[in-house]
Amino acid sequence: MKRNSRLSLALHTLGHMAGEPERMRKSADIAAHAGTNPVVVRRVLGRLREAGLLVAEKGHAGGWRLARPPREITLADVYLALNERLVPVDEPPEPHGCAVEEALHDRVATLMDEIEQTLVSRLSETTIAEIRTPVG
Amino acid sequence: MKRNSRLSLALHTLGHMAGEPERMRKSADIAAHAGTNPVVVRRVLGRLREAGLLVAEKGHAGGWRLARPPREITLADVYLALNERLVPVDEPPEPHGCAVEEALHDRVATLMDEIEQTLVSRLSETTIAEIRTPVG
DNA sequence: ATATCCGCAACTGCGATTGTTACGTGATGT
DNA sequence: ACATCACGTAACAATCGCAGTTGCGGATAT
Repeated sequence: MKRNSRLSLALHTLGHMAGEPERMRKSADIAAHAGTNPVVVRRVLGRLREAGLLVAEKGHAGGWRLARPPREITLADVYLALNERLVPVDEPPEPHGCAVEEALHDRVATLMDEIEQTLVSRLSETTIAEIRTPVG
Repeated sequence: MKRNSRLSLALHTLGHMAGEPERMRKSADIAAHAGTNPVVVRRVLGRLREAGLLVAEKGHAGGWRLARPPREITLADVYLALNERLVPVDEPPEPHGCAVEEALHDRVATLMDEIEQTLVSRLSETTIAEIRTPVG
């Protein structure tokens, strides 16, 4: 694995699940297909489980499956479930009383929030059932 | 210093320079004000110099100053001069022949490029002379 | 009972970034 | 001339986040 790995892994996995929503998948199989480790898969998919996108079952017939139909899960759902901001947050500076620094932070933070919302908005336009479709 | 430091340091410094464009500033003074190290300042401002935004001069009366009027330097100029993408790039997957992975990459990469362009476009609407102005 | 899943904690290793030291180069003032 | 000052750059240490890995406990089907 490499860059931006959690979102890629999550979307990749859900993209496959959308094709066969019934089938239970083991984290070991998912990891083998994605070229990573079962624990890493469980870490990432665990977030999606907490967000109600996936269901995990233990034991012999255990594994992972979608918690709801593929057409009711958008890319934004996945992105938000991971709780990571791809657009970096401009941390508020320690109060040095520097007007330039504070005004700058306000501007940049506002702009980054706007960009983040744009990203989420665009991600919400696509469901995991449509991933294979060409990028119209 | 902390997160997202290069862009913050660059904008903070240029924000001050925009207020007194004539004045020469030493990297040691800039570093002291920003709470970092002179070498770090030279590393960051060096990029801006390469991009033609700043001029550096050596010797007794040396230091840094703007290469052109503050109203002719936008936040996008600074962002692009640093040559770092705040919006992460979705690296193309190794060719595993996985249709889901490839289609996903196309979608995500396209979207990220669009977000990046939106960011640059919004940054280009503000010059370093306007930083102190409230975020109307 | 046993095999097989997930859940979770702890640790390692890698890569990126900042901080720091050191030295060279060029410009300035005495 | 020469000492001084500033930038330019290389090299190294320190730190941080993250993927990878191991190990063990809990739950479940056979």
